[in-house]
Amino acid sequence: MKKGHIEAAWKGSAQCERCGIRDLVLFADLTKADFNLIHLPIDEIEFEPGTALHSAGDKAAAVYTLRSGLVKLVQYLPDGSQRIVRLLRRGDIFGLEATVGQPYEHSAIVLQRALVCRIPTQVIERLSCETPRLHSQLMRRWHAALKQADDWLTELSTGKAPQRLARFLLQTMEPDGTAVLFTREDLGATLGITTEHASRTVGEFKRSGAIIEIAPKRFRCDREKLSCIAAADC
Amino acid sequence: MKKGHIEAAWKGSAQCERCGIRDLVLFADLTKADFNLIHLPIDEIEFEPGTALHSAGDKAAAVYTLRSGLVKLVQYLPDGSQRIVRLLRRGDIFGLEATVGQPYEHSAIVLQRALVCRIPTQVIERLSCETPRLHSQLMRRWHAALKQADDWLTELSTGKAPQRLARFLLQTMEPDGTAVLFTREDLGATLGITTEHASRTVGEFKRSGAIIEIAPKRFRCDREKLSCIAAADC
DNA sequence: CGACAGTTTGAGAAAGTTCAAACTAGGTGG
DNA sequence: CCACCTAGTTTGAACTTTCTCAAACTGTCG
Repeated sequence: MKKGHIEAAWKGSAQCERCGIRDLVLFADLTKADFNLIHLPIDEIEFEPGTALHSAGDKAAAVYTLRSGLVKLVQYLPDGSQRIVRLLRRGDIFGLEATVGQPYEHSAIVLQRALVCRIPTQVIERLSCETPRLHSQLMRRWHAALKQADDWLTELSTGKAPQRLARFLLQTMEPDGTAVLFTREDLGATLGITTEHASRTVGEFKRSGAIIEIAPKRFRCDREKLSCIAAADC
Repeated sequence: MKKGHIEAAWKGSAQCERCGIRDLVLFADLTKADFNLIHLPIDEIEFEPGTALHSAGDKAAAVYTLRSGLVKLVQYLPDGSQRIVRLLRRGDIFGLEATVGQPYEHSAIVLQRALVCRIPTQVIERLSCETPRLHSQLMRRWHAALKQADDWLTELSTGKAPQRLARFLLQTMEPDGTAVLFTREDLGATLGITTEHASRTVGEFKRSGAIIEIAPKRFRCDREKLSCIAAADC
């Protein structure tokens, strides 16, 4: 199969009531009647890695729910350096700024092919007025985002590089004990270290057996070793 | 005047409708009728430096508004080290976790004598059901907190120590061009560096004339010099 | 077979940490 | 009023971590 040049592929209007991950998403609590209030289409769109869903400063026109894939939220400093402030996975929501009429704070860039639902601000506004069932979900989302931001700071921006990487792996490890490491550049930007230093640290981990590469970019993680590196008591 | 041993002084029940900083606070948009829905007292309490308003993991029973003073939100790592994740000033709100039924994420500790309004969760819940005017304020608060958290990460946890300190001073500088630096330990915990290194960096700034101590802990800041240190282009 | 983007490695320089010691300054008690 | 305590700050020197810049190495794609 040839690689296409399409960055975004429209996948149709979402059928929210029959959503496969509905218990994970913003509309979890809505009733049949509530859904009838939605008159605008909620598009389901697929994006290729590297695409920017929105950029910092853009007028916020929609809230996004990530159905699958991986998206990074990055913030740029005046001097051009970038910092990844959050990583979004299945069920995560972003662009909540839209609900308070503010421009997007970050650029949202796809790391792994992403399927997203695009919910226009008007839909949120309409529902906000009519049904209280959206509120508690919205508040929950704000809370989750804030908690993630705070944990990010204490876990991934505190301590030496090996501790940060170990905590990162423990956080992102899947139930089967494996984790994906994207490019060293992005890894550096999430841990607040240079690309080279990220590479060295991953190298150390491989040599010490804390992680083993079982497929390109995918690693089997040794929970024991990682947690003791993370706590710096070994 | 002898130093008292009172940590918290009850200042009476707040008269929210006549609040002096009402345009800053959560209840900004409420109407006369809305206020009548508040049946529980909203206490106004004064706390001395060092007091913990709440600790991480506590069941959240109230949302707080800071009327004056300075409060730090700290998060502790398993290994005991601490990180200051936010600094709260006049008009700031904290303990929003209470509105989503979650325990407090951080410990809130007073740095400069603080006058706070304590709003019981029940009041928020009651108002949330009855009036839509609170929602937009709540969402705005969540947004502000999240924005502050993200900026904290990119500005105060990225780059070399002098850059971080410079950005911190520029952020916290008051309109008159002065800023307060609390203890070196807290400064270190906000910039993610050691107490000693914080001390050295402040020392450098003093020697270079970027800041001048005009009273204990209060500094006159040279905006020019600071912004060029912050951008690392000097 | 290049070209190219990302990764790894090396070596020297810079930044930050550690631990210990000296130095404040405010507060207490004789 | 002064000596003395204490908590916080500053400083020094050796050490560790991280950065920088440059070069060599991978793998993929046309």
